[in-house]
Amino acid sequence: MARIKDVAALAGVNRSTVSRIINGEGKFRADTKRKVEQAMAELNYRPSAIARSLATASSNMVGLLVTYYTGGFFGEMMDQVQSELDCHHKFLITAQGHHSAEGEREAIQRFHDLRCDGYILHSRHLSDDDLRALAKEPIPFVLLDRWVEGLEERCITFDHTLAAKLAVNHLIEQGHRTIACISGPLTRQTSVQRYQGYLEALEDAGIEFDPSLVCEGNYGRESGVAAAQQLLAQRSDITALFSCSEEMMGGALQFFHQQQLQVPKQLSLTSFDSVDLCASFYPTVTAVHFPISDMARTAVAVLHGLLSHQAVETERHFLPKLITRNSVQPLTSY
Amino acid sequence: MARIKDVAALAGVNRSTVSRIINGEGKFRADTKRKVEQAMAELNYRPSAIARSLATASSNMVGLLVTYYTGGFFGEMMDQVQSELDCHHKFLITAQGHHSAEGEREAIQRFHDLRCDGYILHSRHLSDDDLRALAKEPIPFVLLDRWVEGLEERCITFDHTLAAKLAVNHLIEQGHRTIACISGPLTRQTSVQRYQGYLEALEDAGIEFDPSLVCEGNYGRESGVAAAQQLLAQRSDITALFSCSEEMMGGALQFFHQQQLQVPKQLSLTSFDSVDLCASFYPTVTAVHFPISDMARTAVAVLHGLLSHQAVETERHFLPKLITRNSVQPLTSY
DNA sequence: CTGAAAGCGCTAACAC
DNA sequence: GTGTTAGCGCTTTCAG
Repeated sequence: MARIKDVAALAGVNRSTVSRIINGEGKFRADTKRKVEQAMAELNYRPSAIARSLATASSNMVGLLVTYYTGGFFGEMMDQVQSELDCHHKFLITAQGHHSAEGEREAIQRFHDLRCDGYILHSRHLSDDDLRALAKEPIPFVLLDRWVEGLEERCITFDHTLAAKLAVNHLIEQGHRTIACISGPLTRQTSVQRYQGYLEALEDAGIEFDPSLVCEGNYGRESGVAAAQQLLAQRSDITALFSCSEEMMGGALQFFHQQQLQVPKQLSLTSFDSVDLCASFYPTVTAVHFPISDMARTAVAVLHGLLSHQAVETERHFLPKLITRNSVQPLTSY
Repeated sequence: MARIKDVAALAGVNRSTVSRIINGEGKFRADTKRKVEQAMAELNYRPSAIARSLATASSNMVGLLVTYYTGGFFGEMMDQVQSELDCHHKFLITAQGHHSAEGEREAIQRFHDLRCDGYILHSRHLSDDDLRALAKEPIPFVLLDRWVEGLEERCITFDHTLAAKLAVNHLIEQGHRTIACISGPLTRQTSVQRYQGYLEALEDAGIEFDPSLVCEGNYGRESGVAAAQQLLAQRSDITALFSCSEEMMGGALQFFHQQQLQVPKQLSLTSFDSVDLCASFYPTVTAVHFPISDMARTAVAVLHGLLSHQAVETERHFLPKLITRNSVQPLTSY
C-alpha cells in the first residue's frame, strides 16, 4: 500500500506538498500539482483515514446508537443518516444498545474508543441524568426521538402524545366510543406518551376510560396478536382499536382475519406507523406517520452544526400527520 | 482526554509498561499492575483505537457491504455480523452499494480508506472479474450469497435453484399444474437461479412451461401487487403461485384480498422468505427459508479465519428448507 | 509556493 | 519485569 512518502518521492517533492495538494490547501505550481497527481494515480495512492485522524485529532467518524437492527425501522434511520453523512464525507459507525442501559453504555464506549467526532443516539435506556452527564464530556451528540431537560438544543423530538391523539380522535369522530388500545411497553418514555395521547383523546371526548380496553405489548408482532386476542376476549363490544406500533397492528390484524372479523366493517383500526407497513396490510390501515427519516436527517444536520460550531436553524420538533387508509368506518353504518 | 503517557506519568512507570499491561503481554509485578490500573481508572483512560491501528497496522475494523439498508433483510444480516464481530472485539463499518457497480466500488473504497482489516461483501453488481481482481489485493474478503469461480473458499452460498424447486414441487405435489411465478429481476444471478428452479420443477414434473405464467418483479412489494394483477389478467386459470421474494408475496396477497380471492381455497401460494415475513401474512404462507442469519454468521467466521490465517472448517454452502404454513391446498379439493 | 521537522497516541524491538 | 527508542502515515507550524 503506497504511502504519502512514496508519492512524494515519485513526484520529486516533499511530503507536505503532497499533503497540501490532497487537501487543497494553498496554491501550487500547476506543474507540481500535475506531477503529484500523476504519482498518486500511478501508485494507486489513497490516504490513510487512520493516520489522518491521528494527525488531525478528528476521525471523521460519527457513531449511531440504535436499540436493535432488526425490523425496517432501523434500516430507514440508518439509510438517512448514512446519506447525509456521505455529503459531509464522514464515516458512519453503528452499534446497538441491546435493550439495556449497560448495552447502550458499551456502545458509546466503542464510539469513544474509536474517537468518533460525534454521536447520534437513539437511546432508550440511559437515564436523563446519564445523558446530561455525557453532555459534560467533550464529544458532542444529538438525541434522536428523545427529550431531555437541559439538552434541548440536541434533542430531535416528535409529539407522540399528539400523534396518538390524532389517531384516536379519528376513530372518535367516526362515532366510535368503545376504543381499545394496544400500547407499547410502558417503561419507555415515548410509549407512555402515546398511551397518554389515547387517554387524552378519550377525555377530551368525554369518554370514560376503561382499563379493560387496554393491553400492553412490546412493539413486536407476536405481542400484537396476543393483545388482540386478550382484548377481544375481555370485551366483545369493542368497535375500534388503536395500536401504538405497526408491527403490533400487523399481529392484531392477522388475528382478526383468523377470527373472520371484518375490518373495517366490524372493527375500525388506526395505528402508529414509521415505515409505512400499514400501507401493506389488508385492508390498508389508517395511521399516524412517525417521520423517522426526516428526524434522522435533521439529527445529522444538528450534529454537523455542533461539530462545525455553527448554529443550525432547523426545526427540531416534529409533528404527526394522519394518513387515512381503509381501516376505519363510521360507527353509524353498522 | 487522557493519553497513555499521562497514565504512565501518574503511575510512575514507562509508557510501554502501560501498553503491555493493557494488552496483557508478559508478566509484571503485581504492584506495578495495580498502580497502572489505578492510574487508568483515575484518569478514565481509554486507549485510542486509532493510534493503536496506526501502530499495529491493523484497524480491527471489518467492512460490510450491502445493497440497501431498508427492509428487514439487511438488519438481520447486520445483527448477526455485529454480534459475531463483537466476540472478536472488532468494529463494524457498513456501506450500501446503492444498486450499482459504481456504488459498490465506492463503498469498498471507503473500507479501504479506513484500512479495514477485511470485508464482507453482499455484492450484487460487481462482476466476477471485478471480484477476482479485488482478490489479488492484500485485503481479504468473503462473499455473502454469491459464487465466483476461483474464489470458492471465500464464498458463502445458498442453493437458490433447489430452494425454488422445493417451493414449486410442493405445489405440484398437491396436484397443481397451472403454477404462476413472480420472479425477481433477471439481471441478478440469484434471481435467475430461483427462476431456474421454477423451470426445473415444472420440467421434472412434465409440465409444459408457459411464459404467460411468469412475471418479473423487482423484489419490492409494489411489484408484487402489479405482477399478481397482471398474471391474473392474463390467465384466469391459475391455481397456484410461487413468489421469489416475501415482499412481492405480500403485495400479491394484498391484491388477492382486494379481489376477494380465497387463499388457499382458490389459490395456493408458496414463496421465498428470509426474515419470516411469510409467517405474518394472513393466511401464513408456506415458504422456503433463506438462512441469511446463519450465512452471515458463517461469513464472519470465514473472514476471521482468513484474517488469522487459520483454516476454517465450516460448511460454506447452505441448503433450503421448506416451512409449511397455511397457504397451500390440494387441487383435488376444489 | 515548497521544504524541514516535530508530533498525533500508541506499539514493538531491543536493551538492561 | 521494565525502560529506551524508533517508528506507524499523516498534518502542521515555521522557515525560506
